[in-house]
Amino acid sequence: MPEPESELIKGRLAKLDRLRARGIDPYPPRYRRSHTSQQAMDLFASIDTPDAQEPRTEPVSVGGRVTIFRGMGKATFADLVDGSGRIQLLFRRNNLPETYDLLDDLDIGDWLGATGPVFRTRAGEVTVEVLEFTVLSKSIRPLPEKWHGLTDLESRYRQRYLDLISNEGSRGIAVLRSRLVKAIRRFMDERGFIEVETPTLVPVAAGANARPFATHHNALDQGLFLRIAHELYLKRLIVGGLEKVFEIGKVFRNEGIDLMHNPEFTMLESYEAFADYNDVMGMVEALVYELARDVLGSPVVKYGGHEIDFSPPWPRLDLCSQIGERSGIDILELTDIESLKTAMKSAGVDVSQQRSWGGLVDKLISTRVEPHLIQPSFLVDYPVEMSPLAKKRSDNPRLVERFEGFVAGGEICNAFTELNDPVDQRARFEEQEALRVQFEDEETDRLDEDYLVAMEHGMPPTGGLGIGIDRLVMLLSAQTSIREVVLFPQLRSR
RNA sequence: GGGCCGGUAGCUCAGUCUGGUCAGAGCAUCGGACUUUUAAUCCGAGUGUCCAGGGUUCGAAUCCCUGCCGGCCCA
Repeated sequence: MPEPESELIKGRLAKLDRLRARGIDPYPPRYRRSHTSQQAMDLFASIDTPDAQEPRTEPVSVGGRVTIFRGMGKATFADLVDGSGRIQLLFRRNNLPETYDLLDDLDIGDWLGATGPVFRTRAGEVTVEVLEFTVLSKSIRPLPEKWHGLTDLESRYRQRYLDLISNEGSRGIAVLRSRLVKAIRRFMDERGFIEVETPTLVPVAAGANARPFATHHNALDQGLFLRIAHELYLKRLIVGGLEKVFEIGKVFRNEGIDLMHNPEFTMLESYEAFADYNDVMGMVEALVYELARDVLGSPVVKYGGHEIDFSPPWPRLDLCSQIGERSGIDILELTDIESLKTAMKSAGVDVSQQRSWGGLVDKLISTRVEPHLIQPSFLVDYPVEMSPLAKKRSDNPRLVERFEGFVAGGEICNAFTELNDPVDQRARFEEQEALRVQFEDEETDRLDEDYLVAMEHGMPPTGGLGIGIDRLVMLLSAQTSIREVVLFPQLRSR
């Protein structure tokens, strides 16, 4: 992004030239540090016994970014920040007769290596008394302000590195997210699942109701889509006899961006042969409970003014009864679009955007039921019309063995006993295709012939699950915007 | 897609209602003093596409229109 160089940058470039003129490489290829800042602090703590007189360690070498200078004439203090924390440096002219004046050409933001013993200053701060220092990387742009840091949301998202430098909370979320994903892998591994990778570029974007991103492969001269779900490929693996599989990966949906949605987001999907949706519910409870304890040390999390307790068991709430209780509408009675629409209108639900029966029910759930589901809970047994990949209940073929998990009024997962009847599956896909023709502005699932062929070879009874990782991170880090838990959220490019 | 709010120095912000010493403050930067500071302190200085483009006006950061970018709410 070419732009006129500010005076600040010109000044720093001049310092760069002066350093080079003195034979200093401002960007040396390596620096061996003996201690991180935390290790240096720990080393000092280990010799800082009650009867020690002015304790002082052997010299250590630390490296990091200078975030502030406090110049005192012939002595200068600086804060050095590295991945483990922060440690203060003290430069004294006495100790650095040849190099003290190099400090004139250093700036806040420069990376520095420094060697010297660790001691405690008069003011009580554990500090490296610098006997030798090395410029590791000269920065030529100024950092955000030291006290307020970087608060402008747009800058924080577009230049996340600055956000990470100046906002501890942002670093914390990145770390929490990594710990959470790691804990998921451990949980799944302990239960005997294997982690797999399935295609991101797919010829048919099936497995969910979502608009895909389209692209093109030049060598094959073939249109491709970015996947909208992992589902159908993982179930092919179930057909192949991999009985417990999971995948953690990005999926892409070409839809709006808001507090809960980023066009690319991370999903955990798992499939387990010989399990049904009741087994999967148990697994979800156990997983999320364990994640909260693992990442936060407690199953209780504060979120949006609520105290949410992930301890199992979570209530199983019958979907149709919940809709009835919250809206007075019996969706099993109102089987045609018009009567349902009329009932919803008179219940005060805006139905101007919905056209299909499933779409109307979905709207009813999201406006009337979801907002009440604050504590973790499951809605179970969905209408077949809105669940083309789930197995019908044997006692009521209008419903499927499907559940969704809700926390703080938002959906966190979707799961079912998988439909493994290839004839039924084909019919359901065809229904979806017909719906798309009938309601062309509504999203439906797509028929994936190659998947049907797989299922026709025989898929065992299977329980499947999809969990939005971003939303879990939001819950456990008390964030209300998905942009806070995605390091580089999608923004309009400038 | 609709509504509301915002965009001023590298950063954090005031100034906009009520047009005219309104180009401002703090931090950062630059010059000077200071060998145990920690939002160091003290003295001095410079810093701008006021988001962009039109319009109104003697005069616009300020009022009007259009657009761009972002945020929130609704769909």
